[in-house]
Amino acid sequence: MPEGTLTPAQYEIMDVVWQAGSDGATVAEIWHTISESRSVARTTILNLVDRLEKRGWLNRRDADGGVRYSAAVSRDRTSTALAGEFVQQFFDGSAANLVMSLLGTSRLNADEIRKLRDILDQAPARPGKREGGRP
Amino acid sequence: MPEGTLTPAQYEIMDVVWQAGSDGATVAEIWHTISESRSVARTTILNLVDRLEKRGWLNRRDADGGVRYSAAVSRDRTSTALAGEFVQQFFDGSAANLVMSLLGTSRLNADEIRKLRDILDQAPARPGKREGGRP
DNA sequence: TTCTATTGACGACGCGTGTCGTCGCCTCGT
DNA sequence: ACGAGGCGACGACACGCGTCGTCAATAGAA
Repeated sequence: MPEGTLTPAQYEIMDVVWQAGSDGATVAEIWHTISESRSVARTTILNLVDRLEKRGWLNRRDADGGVRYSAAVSRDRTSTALAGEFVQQFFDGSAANLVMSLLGTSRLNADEIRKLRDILDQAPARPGKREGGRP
Repeated sequence: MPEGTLTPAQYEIMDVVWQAGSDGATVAEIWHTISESRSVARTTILNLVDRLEKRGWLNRRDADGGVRYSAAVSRDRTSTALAGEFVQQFFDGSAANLVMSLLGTSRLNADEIRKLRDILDQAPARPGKREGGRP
């Protein structure tokens, strides 16, 4: 639902919430998790979470032991949407172009190439449009 | 050389400059091009270009008929770098994951899949680490 | 009950960004 | 020679974002 790109700090929050699963996480939990990698004030996290919730990225839920926030959009959906926009913007909408660009960089080694080939082999060659949807 | 991600407005500028090739473009040209898609003041473009130059994204060159700006980094290099960061951030550094995520979306249709296969077939299965460097 | 610590809400500051206006300089036509 | 218009430099303003401090409320300990 919410559009616009996530900034690094916002993504950092979403990351923790996503990891927490559908139960969500409290601000304190998010704060502690993030504090393991960098030093930040509690109110900073609080504010970030607050704005994220106001924009529809997080769902607020009152539960025992404080307010819990859960992700409004799954990480998969977000990544896919972002990937789509990204590929559109920088690679003319062609994922093949992206892969081509990544060839020759260390990012795409032999192992990755093999994985990719496997994926494509399993992909619907002539797509009957997989309906993977959750009803 | 310059790091940090390009904002949409900045990318809009770079896009025009990249299109202009190695000769670069004047601010007036950039302005006119961008004005075709949206309305913006001349000084806005000027300022954007100015800041971009100060950060090393654009090279300034005095030529006949005014100052010309050319891209300091090629579009390919930029795209590749961005793609790397992007894949790192959202797909654990695995391009295969990205492609997998794109599967099932309209972004990756049968045609794209075939293109991808061709690319991978031509790719060095076991690369002796191509030294693509320009001596 | 009273004190203390935790939690959430809110405001504030600094900075980068997009947007624009104004100024000074140069050039060209008359 | 002189005025007008184009061009670049610079400053200003609003806004979002990351960051934090302070305040009120609430819950737990004394």
